Amino acid sequence: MTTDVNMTKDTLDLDDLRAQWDEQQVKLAGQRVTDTQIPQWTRSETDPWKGLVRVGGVDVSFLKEDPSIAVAALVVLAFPSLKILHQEYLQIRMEVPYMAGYLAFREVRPLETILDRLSQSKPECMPQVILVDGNGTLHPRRFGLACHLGVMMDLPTIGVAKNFLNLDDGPLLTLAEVKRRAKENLDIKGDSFDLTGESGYTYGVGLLTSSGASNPLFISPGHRISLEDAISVVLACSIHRIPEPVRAADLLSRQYIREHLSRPE
DNA sequence: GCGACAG
DNA sequence: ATCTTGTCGC
Repeated sequence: MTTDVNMTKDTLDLDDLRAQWDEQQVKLAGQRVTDTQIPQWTRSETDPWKGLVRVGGVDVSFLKEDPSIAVAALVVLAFPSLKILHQEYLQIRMEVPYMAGYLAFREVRPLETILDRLSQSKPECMPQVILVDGNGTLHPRRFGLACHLGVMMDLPTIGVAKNFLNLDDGPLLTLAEVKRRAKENLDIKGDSFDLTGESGYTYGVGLLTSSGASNPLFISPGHRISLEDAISVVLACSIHRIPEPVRAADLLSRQYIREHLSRPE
């Protein structure tokens, strides 16, 4: 009886929320810096990585028993050794539901919190660039989680997604077409193909981060980095398919859940 | 109406 | 996102 009314109300609320979020993404997208501006990183002929010594990775994992409980993690690695320098995590309660295209509104807050915490406790450990589990410009409004986090914190970020986010920009960027091109163009580590839409805009690339991996990763710039440099950094951080910074953050958040939130239920 | 859909 | 050790193959 009343379910129809409630369903309608909830649906309207979500549409309303979506409209507000669209607006925010478009507005914030205007603040995104397109070219590479990474403090200390001064490339030279002899050493392309001169000055790049710390890269970070962030990820959020969830409790299966209660998907509203999550753990955000940040790991800072030394570059290029990829040894762990610092780990930070935070248990949180998710307020809003997940909707493709609006991931940032679920995950940016906790990520900002742990980054702020690091800047307070160990500012010398702040990463120069952060790999984010999610998209950068590879997004319907060209402003995914990596862009959002980067702009809010004014830190260089790179979007690293394991799956392709469906866009609405012509037949070149359909899931089927992307899969086809991945199969045809990717053979060894470093191989990539552009994700350019009908509009002519290049949202990112499909990139093979490990020879022998069957699926690519979808890389796109977040903030203060070019697509080309984003690709270089990701490759330099990749041992397995998932680049070490993101992989370490994923492992950390899962470990915390396993050891502190799982069993007793 | 149905399908698609980062994490 | 979450499930989940061993195992098949190079």
